[in-house]
Formats: sequence, structure tokens, C-alpha cells
Amino acid sequence: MSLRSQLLKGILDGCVLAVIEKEPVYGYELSKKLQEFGLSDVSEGTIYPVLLRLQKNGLIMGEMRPSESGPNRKYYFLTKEGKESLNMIVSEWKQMVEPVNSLFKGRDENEGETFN
Amino acid sequence: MSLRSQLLKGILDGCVLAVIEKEPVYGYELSKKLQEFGLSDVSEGTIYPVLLRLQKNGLIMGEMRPSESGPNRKYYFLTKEGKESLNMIVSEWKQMVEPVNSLFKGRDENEGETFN
DNA sequence: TCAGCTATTTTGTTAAGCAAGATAGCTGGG
DNA sequence: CCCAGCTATCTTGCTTAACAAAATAGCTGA
Repeated sequence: MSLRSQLLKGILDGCVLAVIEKEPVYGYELSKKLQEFGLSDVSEGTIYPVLLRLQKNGLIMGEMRPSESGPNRKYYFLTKEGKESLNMIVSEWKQMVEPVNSLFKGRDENEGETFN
Repeated sequence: MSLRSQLLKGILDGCVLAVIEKEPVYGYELSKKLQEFGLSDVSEGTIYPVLLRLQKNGLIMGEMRPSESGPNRKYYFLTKEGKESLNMIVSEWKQMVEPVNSLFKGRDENEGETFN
């Protein structure tokens, strides 16, 4: 598993909720959108389990809609609980990023190779 | 498992390496230091497996030293590989934080309760 | 009709945080 | 002297998450 994958843990739910909050999307579209945002390698095998879990927990609602070209799509909407959860996730995220950034701050990235 | 715990995944290794880079520490001390930094609830059951894994991967080296008051302590030092790995982790971290922050930006945190 | 795209779902693997507890050395009070 | 309590390390078992891979299936156009 890649380093990037590990960093995704725990925050992917938040990213998914944030995208859905802006506008309802279906899974296939969602994985493309996240990749555009810079979260590469977020494939269907990752996205669909997340969507199912979020729906099971009542944070999003799925609704099947016919597609003009292709199989039906299941569009997801944020519930009230989803919005509240997203607020909490964003808040926790900020509280997490700050100490990590301060730990990483002021490092000389070439320290290991300065004395060649 | 808490949201905080999930967010820790993948970045805890980097945090541990960053602390050890500044000065060699032993496990018990490390868990206290991380808590001071704002990474609460990082207990021994979390720290020791991380240290063992990092050592197994050659990123840190452990050295037993007698304590003036209490049982012996195993101090850990960063290896060259550890420094290189830390550089990579910090770099990936930055590439990760940016898109997530942009996804979370500009949200009205009271949106769900504005119309009570 | 069938190849290829879109789209969803499931299964199984790997790995991480962590609570809980085992082990053990040291110190000081009774 | 001994045992309670602190320091310190390590292990076991549980839960959850990312994700590769494959199964399923609808639609379109050649």
C-alpha cells in the first residue's frame, strides 16, 4: 500500500462528503472528481465501499436515476447528519494538521546530503 | 475507533521520525512528547509497535541505556534511510494537505442550523 | 451480435491504531 | 525485608480502512 493511501485514511470520508455537499454526484463521477482535485489513485474499489458505509451511517442518501447514455446512476445527497458530520471532520482535520505542520516545520530537506 | 485515530494513520510514522530527528528519545518519553505537541491519546500500545516497525525497516536504530531512576531505556536514533524517508513523508504530506484544504475551504460551518 | 464503454457491487488482502494486559526493574515506606 | 507504586517495554487481539481484482450488467455503435 502506498504512502499516499495511508495518508488518505480517515480523511477520505470527509473529502467525499465535501464533494457531495457542493452538488450530488454518482460514484463513478466522484472518483474522477477526486482525482482532479489531486487525490490520485482513488478508484472504484475505494469509492463504493465508502459510499455504502456513509449511507449505512445515514450521512448520505442514494437515489437511482436513469442515464441518458449508459447504465443507471446512483446519485448521492448529503443528509443533515452528513452536514454535521462534515463540520466535525473539518474541525478535527484542522486540529490535526496544525501540530503535524509544526512538527514538520523548519526542517532542512537536504540535511542528509549536505556533506557529500 | 475515533476520527482522530483514523487521521493519525499514515502520518504517525512521520511524526515519530520528526521528533527523533530533533533528539534521540525513548518510547515512553516519545508518547509524552507527541501528546504535548497536540497529538493526544498516543499511548504506549500505539508507540511501541511503530518504533519496532520503523527499526525493522531500518529507519531508526535502538540502543539500550541505563536509567538513573528506573528500568533501562531504549533510545532511538534516525538512520540515513530514516532521514530520507522523513523527507519523502513530509513532501507527500504537503501534496496531500493542499487538495484537502482546498476541498474544505469556504464552507459555512453553520449551514445546517441557519434556518431553525 | 458483440465489442467496448459506463457504472455498481462484492470479496479478500493488508495494514494501522489502540485498549488491555503481561513482564520487569527501580524506589521508598512500613 | 517486602510490597506498593512508578517507570518502561513489549505483546495480543480487535476493529476499521484502502484497494486490487473480479463479477455483474446496461447501453451504444459497428
